[in-house]
Amino acid sequence: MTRDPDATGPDATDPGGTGTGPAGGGANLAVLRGHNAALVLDLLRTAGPDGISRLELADRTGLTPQAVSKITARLRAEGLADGAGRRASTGGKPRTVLRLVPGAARAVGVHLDRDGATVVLTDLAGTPLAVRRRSLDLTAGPGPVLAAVAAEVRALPSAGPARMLGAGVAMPGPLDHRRGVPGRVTGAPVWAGEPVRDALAARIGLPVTLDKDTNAAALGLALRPGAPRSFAYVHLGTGLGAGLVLGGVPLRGARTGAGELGHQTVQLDGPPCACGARGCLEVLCLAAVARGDLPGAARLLGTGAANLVRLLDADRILLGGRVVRGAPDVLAAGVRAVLAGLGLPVPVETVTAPHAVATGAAHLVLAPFFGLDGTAGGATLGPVGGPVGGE
Amino acid sequence: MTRDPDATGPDATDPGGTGTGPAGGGANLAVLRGHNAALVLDLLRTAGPDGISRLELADRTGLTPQAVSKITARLRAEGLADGAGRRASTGGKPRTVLRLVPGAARAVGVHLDRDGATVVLTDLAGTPLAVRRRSLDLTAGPGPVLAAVAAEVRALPSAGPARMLGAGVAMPGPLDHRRGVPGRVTGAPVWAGEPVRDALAARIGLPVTLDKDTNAAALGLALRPGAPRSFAYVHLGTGLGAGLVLGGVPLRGARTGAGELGHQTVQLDGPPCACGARGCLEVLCLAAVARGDLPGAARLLGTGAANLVRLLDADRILLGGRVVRGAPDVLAAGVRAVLAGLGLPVPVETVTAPHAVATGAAHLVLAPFFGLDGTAGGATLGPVGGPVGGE
DNA sequence: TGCACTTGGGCAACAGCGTTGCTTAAGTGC
DNA sequence: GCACTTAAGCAACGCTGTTGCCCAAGTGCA
Repeated sequence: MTRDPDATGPDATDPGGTGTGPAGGGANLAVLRGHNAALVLDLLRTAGPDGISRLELADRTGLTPQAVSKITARLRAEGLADGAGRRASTGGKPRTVLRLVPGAARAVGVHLDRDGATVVLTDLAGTPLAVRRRSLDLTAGPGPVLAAVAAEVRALPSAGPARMLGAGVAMPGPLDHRRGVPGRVTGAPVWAGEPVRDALAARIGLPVTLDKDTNAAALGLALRPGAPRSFAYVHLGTGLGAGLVLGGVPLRGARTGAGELGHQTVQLDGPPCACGARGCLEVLCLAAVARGDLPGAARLLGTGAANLVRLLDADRILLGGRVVRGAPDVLAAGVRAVLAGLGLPVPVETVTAPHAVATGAAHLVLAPFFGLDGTAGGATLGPVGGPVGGE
Repeated sequence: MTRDPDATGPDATDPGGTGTGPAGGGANLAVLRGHNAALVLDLLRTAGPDGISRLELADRTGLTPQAVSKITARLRAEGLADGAGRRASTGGKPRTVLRLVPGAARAVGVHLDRDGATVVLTDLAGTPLAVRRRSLDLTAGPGPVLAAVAAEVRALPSAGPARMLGAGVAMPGPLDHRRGVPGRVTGAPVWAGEPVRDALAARIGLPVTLDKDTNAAALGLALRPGAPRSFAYVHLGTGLGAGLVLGGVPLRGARTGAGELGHQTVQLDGPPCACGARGCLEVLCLAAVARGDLPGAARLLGTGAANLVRLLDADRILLGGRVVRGAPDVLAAGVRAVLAGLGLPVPVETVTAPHAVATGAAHLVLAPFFGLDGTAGGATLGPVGGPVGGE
């Protein structure tokens, strides 16, 4: 790998030498710089168009103002940040406001559903710039589907001077996020073991990240400004699943298997499920939906949500998916009622954004830029010392 | 705070200036050094008495051998590490083996149970050196109980030249781990709102960390050599709870409320529970234990474990607590049978160590030394770049 | 026994990080 | 118009891991 001495972004170098083997955890100066740059970028992103001042950045990061000045100078030189006027003076020189330049880079998000593909182009802030939708049959397998997806990606408006970071792909699980390989997808077992990530990367000439649809949606929601640190995104569509965000990072587990809310047993002697258990939440919930009993489905969803809140101490429940988009108020009210009845004061919201999964897929590519990999469970280097520093 | 130029431990300075406010995330050279030192210390700890060579440390951390030499030299100067012979030569100069010096520091672990307190003194590796047990009534409240605990701590063998790091306290939840304050403990509501951490710290003159008993036990298990990255510790005693370890770090949640396995609904129309719900796992499981139906309790536990495995993608299930210690084989077999029946090939083990919770409580103090705070969800500064570094 | 070779590890110089001390810029308020 | 306050940059600095080089300490073959 060549080394560009002018590059200062979080991805400028190959810190830690991850070329081969495990190579875990060791931090050198390049990692340090990348970490702080990503931290500042994340604060700029969260601040949105309003921007944020250097001193506020220093306060939020714990770095000295001078360090923030140096870091932001590098980011400005890279074109990732720029000034945006001044704040009102408080008796002295007014603060200069800094802002993320959303147009500095772009990303592609792909949502592979059972009956189609949604492809979205976003800027660095994750704002959708263009959306394309194409009907296709997932059971046709990787060959034709990926060819169609690649065509849609190429049909997106060209990036121009903006740097294209890559593409994130979200599809139904199970799959292996690390290797980028799907498992035995329900209803489309052709995909099992196919190297989807690498195959698509070769087709479109961009880095590709693969993840479950629920994880992608949860990641996109986790990166919204003001998002809670820990929440559960409950998705009710053709199936029932959840994306769990704990401490700002999606929980995937070693085999990307986390979030299987649908096969939680909630009725020991309930109806049998294809998974081998009885009384799975998904079976009960889908049955209620099928017979038109949305309040009943909401109550079941509420029980599942209560289990999540109690087990994970989640700050919020977000409801999404086709069924929820169809009747957001009924479902949210039902879930809220169950939680309130148990004395769990957790806010419940519905996600009605049209392309939440596809946008979230784009965030799979954007998140590492802001230090939010999530691959290994959080990239935050907290202040060391803990309770020992009492000397 | 005074600055000691000779100190090189992970807690040597106040990196990032955490004096006031949030001060999150920003990393300076002191943080960098502490991070790498903690990383190396953790590898030394995991290697145990066999030790580990410099080159292996370099390989595992991703640091250069020279950096490892500098870091280990500092650790040796601090008395935290030393040489332990040489490995067999592979054709050249044989590798020098380094080892953690367990006697370099000590910690105290306190397990506050409903009917007594267990106090354990451990070395830096977490090995118990002395154990004291005292019967007392938790409902008597913080005053008398903490006085008794302080007396037991003082009665422990003196540390001698070893540095005393502090004391970890484990007690039934709910409680606030960050502030060190218990909530409304079932059966002993006197403790609600009492500043237990600070009160005990003042009494014994040591830094104190407070956590739930299940979290402490899970932490102790997570720090055992060869422990899986993600597992659930299921504790069945007077109640039913769980300690969740995800990515090597205990999951606590914002309000230290995570792990409430006992109040997971598994039978929608089941018997009512004091928590307001019906069919809570704890109620069903304790009822089975009460009527002597241990296989039945094991099946229920297995259902709860299966829910955990599916929701969190856990690598292993560890069973502990008074009931499990009484009949480990019956319960483990029952849980294994349920998991196997669902096609979940997850190992199930029982924890029969006599003072697992008290030892785990000591690890609350030891863990930050090895970069395993867990307070903010993982202190690992992973290699930055992610999927973007494909240029 | 002696020599070439391989492998481990330390010394010294170095690039680059955030920090510190100081100066300059740019406002407010009397 | 002047003193004061606050923001931001310049320059020197301490300290990090890295690099290049040399020495130490083994094996293996002649």
